Amino acid sequence: MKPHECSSISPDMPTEGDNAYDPVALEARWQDRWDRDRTNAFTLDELRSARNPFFNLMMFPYPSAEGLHVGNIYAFTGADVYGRYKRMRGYDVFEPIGFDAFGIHSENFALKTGVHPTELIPGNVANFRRQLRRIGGMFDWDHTVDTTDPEYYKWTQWLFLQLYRHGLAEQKEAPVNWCPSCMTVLANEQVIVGACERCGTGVEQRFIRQWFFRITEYADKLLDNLRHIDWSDTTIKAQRNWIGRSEGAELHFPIAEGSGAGQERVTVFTTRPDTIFGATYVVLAPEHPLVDAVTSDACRQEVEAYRTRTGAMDLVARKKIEKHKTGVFTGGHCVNPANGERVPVWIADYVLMGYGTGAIMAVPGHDERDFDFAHAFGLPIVRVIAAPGEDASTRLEIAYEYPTGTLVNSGRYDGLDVDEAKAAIVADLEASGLAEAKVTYRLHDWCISRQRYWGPPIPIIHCDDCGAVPVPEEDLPVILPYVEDFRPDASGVSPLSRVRDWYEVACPSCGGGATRETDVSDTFLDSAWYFLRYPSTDFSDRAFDPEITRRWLPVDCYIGGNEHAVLHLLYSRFVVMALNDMGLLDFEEPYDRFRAHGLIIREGAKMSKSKGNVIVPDPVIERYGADTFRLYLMFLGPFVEGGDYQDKGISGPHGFLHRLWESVVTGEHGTADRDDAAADAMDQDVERKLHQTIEKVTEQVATLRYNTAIAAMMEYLNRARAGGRSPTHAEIEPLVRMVAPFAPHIAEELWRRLGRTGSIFDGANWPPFDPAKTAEQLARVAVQVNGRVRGTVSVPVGATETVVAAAAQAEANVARHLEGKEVRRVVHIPDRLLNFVVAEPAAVGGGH
RNA sequence: GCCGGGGUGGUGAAAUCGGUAUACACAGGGGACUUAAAAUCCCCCGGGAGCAAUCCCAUGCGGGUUCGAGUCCCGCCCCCGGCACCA
Repeated sequence: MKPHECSSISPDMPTEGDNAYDPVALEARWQDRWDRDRTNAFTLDELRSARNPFFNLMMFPYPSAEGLHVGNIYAFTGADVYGRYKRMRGYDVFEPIGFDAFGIHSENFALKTGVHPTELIPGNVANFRRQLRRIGGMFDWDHTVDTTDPEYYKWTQWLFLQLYRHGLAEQKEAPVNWCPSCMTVLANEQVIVGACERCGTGVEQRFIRQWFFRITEYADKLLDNLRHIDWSDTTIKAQRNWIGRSEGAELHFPIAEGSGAGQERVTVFTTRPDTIFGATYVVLAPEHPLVDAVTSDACRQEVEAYRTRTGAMDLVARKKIEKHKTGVFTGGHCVNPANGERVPVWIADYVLMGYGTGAIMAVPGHDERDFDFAHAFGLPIVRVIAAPGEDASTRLEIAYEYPTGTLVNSGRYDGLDVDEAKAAIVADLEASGLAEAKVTYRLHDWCISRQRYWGPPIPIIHCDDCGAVPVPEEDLPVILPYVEDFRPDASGVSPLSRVRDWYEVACPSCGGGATRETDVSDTFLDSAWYFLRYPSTDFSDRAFDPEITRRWLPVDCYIGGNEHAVLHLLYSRFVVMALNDMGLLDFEEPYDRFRAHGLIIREGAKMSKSKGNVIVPDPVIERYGADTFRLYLMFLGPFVEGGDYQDKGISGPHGFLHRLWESVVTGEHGTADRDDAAADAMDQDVERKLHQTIEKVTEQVATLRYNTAIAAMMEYLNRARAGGRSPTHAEIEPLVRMVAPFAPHIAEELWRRLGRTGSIFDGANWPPFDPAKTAEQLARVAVQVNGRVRGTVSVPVGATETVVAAAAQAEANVARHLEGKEVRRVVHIPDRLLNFVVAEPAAVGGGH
């Protein structure tokens, strides 16, 4: 470009005197320089005026005491490579990072070590900042977020109030895992086989009033939008399954006897109304409100015992562990609305109160769970669907669950196929008030209440006269008070309610005595909107600035782990949809593009603290440098699939960077070599390889196939140095540019030593390629005889079948295989392959 | 059990609109340069047979489609991740 504009190296940026590659010193120097020059930071004006904004987001980490995990580094590096690539394509890339520092882990850690989270978190954050800086991420340190900072959670609380105001937050009774010994609520992960992980006491279910967000209102939109957002397939599938829309019908089974007879009816949800003639019994969840009404006196004692037993079970065991079917007969019966038959009513814990209506019609002939249950308790099994070749009397060895077939044993519906029958049966029952077509979702409302200490207080005040009153926005934040010992005590009340002057407060509505909500909110709420905050951290009077938000959002690219495929991603989509409906955002989806990265393992095994096989990043960086570490992480497998970190493998990428350094610094052309025409007269083969490499790397980096992009760069450098030759300036400079996203420090240094000034990341410095120069003159065509390779021929690109065939037949080995055979057919794939399909010649009578 | 993703050399892995399987790298072996070491450069490296040319076998297993299958179809086995007995 302007080679002579400035060829001197600034005095505060000394070039290494001995020309040795010293990554540790070099990286520290460039990190200082990036800070000093504000290379990666935006001012408010720059955010306002960016011409080509690109919001490159990665999932912010939880700042643990152990320091940055390689899993984090892997994810951040992959995202950073992409951000740097986009920057080199001319985008204004905003790449912020923050800290998701509330939550159960800090609380547990505090209980174990006695260090209060308030004291613990700043040190952890400082250590994370140091490590994040050290790996060479392009982070804008002027726009970070810490969810535990009142300046941040003020707006988390504000968000709660907006949702509340629009009817999307409500209180409902819901079960929690309760440890009677610790007197505290446990998360599912704290329950180990039905017992409290800390004290081993059996866990109970308790029902308490909690705050929920009505995410189910958005179920259809959350599902429908999946059709047009650019996300990893696996993530879309996970969300689709999680939302779990199912179309079916609610059917009513009138109670036949007992106290409820005549007035009450059991309503079941089914996706298979066509199988109703096979419904030989009904099962209620043990908690179902009609259990009392159907239960006969003779059975009451046993029913009560069973209910107590399931009630004592924790939520995890109830949902996961139970394999063999248990249940008891209530003594009551319902009437099957299709055929008027009396069917027995059972209760069983495989029916969950939280899904559908909490009651099912059991069709053992066509549902495996019902089949198992019927077998265990000797209940009748009737076939009502027949596959081709079967009829009404074909024996059912296992439940026939296929979604197609013809109805049998179903009265006047016999002979209809499954889909016709569904519609006909629902329509007929609907006419007599015994059914309604219905859609249900697996998704439930989002419970955001946490009966804990380390989280943002939910901004609600409870008043005896006015009920739940939102804290006025001007009173935000509701500061989380410092509680020295936040452990639950014998009183059983929340730790926050023990802070009298915080807990007791005047009602904002009537001024009377009132108390604060003592639940704090779920950490998923903190992370459901953090990306909105990043570009607006310069504002303390609004959560996100409308103008800045219009310019920078939605997020252009989001990279993160698939462990958040469902909850975090779904919750943040919900929050954005709700804010959009409130008119506070003008888009419906937070992330235009999402890519899930893979997991890394070490030497074939999962890393864990207990196995002592975690990779500690600092020593690796000290030995090889961050550039090598980054390059190796991106090389060891496809980014979206993860890979196996083998300690010895790092020497490959390290050697590559060494050779690259050497090619620029101590090669024949050294730093003094400028754009000199003679020196740059490029070897034709090397030049072709260069353009092919740029083409390949450009395509692969853009699609996150980093491992093969790196392999292509290695191949190119090998070619350019083959036989001990020294690459010219023109041969090596484009490689420095391509390496830059992966190894930014060495790239900056080599860029400078190649005579450039300024940062390689300032400006659209990604190398272009010339398609005309990628073209090969000759093609190596494989020659097959009957599909087996018998030789290869070199022919001009685009050679016709005739030309290739002639060349092929001239090959001795090919000729040998064709000899005495009759060529029946020739398959020619230009520039790739020629296949002679041959056979023994038809006997013409000559013989011997 | 269900859902999702995978099984390719000694190892991490390439190659998927069906077209020369094993790119790149690690480990291993041999050589050049060097007083030596490091670094660098060159050569070999799936299995079997053969002096060689060459041939046969090989992408988890068994079938199938095709001129041709790691890739597509059917039926299995194993590993990893997630979860919700979802009616």
